[in-house]
Amino acid sequence: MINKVMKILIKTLQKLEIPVPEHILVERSRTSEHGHFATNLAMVLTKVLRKNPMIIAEEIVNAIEPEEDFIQKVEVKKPGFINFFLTENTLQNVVLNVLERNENFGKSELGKGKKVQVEFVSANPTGPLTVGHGRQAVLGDCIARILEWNGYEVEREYYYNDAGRQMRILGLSTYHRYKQILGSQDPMPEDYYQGEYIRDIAQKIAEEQGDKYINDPDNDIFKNSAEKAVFEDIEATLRNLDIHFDRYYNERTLYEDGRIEKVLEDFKKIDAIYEKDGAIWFKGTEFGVDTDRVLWKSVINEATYRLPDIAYHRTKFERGYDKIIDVFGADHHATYPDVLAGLKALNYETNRINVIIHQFVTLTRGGEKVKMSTRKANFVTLDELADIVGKDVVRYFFIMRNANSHLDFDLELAVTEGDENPVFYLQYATARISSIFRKADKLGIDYQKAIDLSVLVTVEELNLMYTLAEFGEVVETCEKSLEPQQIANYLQKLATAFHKFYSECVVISSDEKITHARLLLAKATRIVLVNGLQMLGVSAPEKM
RNA sequence: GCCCUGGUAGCUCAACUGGACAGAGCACCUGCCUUCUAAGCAGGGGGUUCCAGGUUCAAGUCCUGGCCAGGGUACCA
Repeated sequence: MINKVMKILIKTLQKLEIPVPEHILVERSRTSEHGHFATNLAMVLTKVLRKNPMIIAEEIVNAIEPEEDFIQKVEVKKPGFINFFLTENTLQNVVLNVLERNENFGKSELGKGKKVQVEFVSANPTGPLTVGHGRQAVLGDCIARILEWNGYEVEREYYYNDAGRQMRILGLSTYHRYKQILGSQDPMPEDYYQGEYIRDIAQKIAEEQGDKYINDPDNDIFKNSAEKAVFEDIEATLRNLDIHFDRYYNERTLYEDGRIEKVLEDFKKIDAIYEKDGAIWFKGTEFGVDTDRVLWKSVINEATYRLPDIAYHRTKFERGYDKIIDVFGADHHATYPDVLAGLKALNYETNRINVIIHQFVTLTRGGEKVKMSTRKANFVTLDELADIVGKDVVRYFFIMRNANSHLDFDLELAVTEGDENPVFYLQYATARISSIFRKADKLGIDYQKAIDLSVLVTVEELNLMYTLAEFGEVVETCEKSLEPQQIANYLQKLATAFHKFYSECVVISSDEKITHARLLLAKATRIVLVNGLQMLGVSAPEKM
């Protein structure tokens, strides 16, 4: 609908021989007083035409050719807005359109033929995922879903490193517990991982291997067993939230197939690195960042995270993605400019990379802050949270806010499961509709028989249909903004429109014509709700 | 010090990315269930959009300078 309004405007401008601005804004009017759609076109043209916006608006409106049965009227208001009012027929046709396209209603083709990769979570396997990881997991997954809805071919990737210092400590922590299980009294060093999961892993090793490794703290069995167990746990957690990765990419392979070295060689060729104090530095200042950074440490003979990150992102370019999306927590904020600078130096189109930074989740318990650390094991795991409130609530809660905002998650509130939860409001709408159809089926109503939607004319019905049509617009907006919270906001709006309709308009009545039409409208509404919830990975129950 | 991100109703947040009168939920009042689910609907109170300037037809939104909060600023990731 919105595209059709846009086309009409462009056609009219061409007819008047007015140059068409590169970006015409047509938006949904905020209040019904202003019609269904509005444009600021006349005001934008003021500068070009050097005329009063009201006059321009009038000229445009007078030149608009009446489009069969699409627009009811066009108005000019105060500073120069042009407001479009659609006919009832236009709105009623939305229902037919939804029913026809069904589970595909709302899909766009903006990304047709394009490949995109979304990297997210990427937590090293040192322990269970925390609530903090949860936000990123759900955000990344929803972004991937948004892109799928826009026709992209999407790959979800999890990048990790099992070779660093953290992982060494993980192995040692496991060894230490193992030793304790076999009778050692040595207390656990403070900087070791204290979590209960370490004890379980050690227990298993002790049971299967006995005391074979009692004097061998560096044996790979500790680190490897821990890594395996932790990863299984992480994957299970993600599975519980309906999150699935296409690939787990291990940093180590970058070393194994020589990509790390290759980056250094190529940097050398273009004179982007130099040696100082025995370390290798990247000339960041020559490639757009504030300072030069170390790529290879001299103190311990190994790379900083920057080098493998550059090599890793290089593979993303080599793998031919049209769009590359990195989802990071705010703590990683400082890391990516250097990586981008490095890639730019290597002549890659870094504008294909889209970095999404989300702020932290602060966990509170009855208003009191809960500090979290994997090491100290005083965190609440994502699994525990999902057990308490359920997948739908977890997912919805994490994406209902803008990624840039801090997220307060009150555990006590989540546990009470009260009306506080906006997810229920949405799901309630789907359940109500299902309930209507249970009754319709019981009565054997054949609402598909003679379709006549012209009887849908109440304020609530028209508004509901108008809102249904918005779904596609929202999906397309999200293709650029990558903000799942816009889907959530839209669904709230749709649910409200439905609940209002529900309370004002009795669906199944003695009037057969109205009953049939309203059933079709309810069906269309359920389709859009389900589609939208599917984009968020939230279920649409038939009963509550 | 410098760099990011926030600051909107008592609380938690929206606001179509510069549009018209800043909107929801919770909380607080008042109504509505013998009819498809009251986890709902209708109505009410509640605002200097942190402060001060600026840009323009138009600023919560953009620019400059403050104040507050969080994150970053390593040869940690």
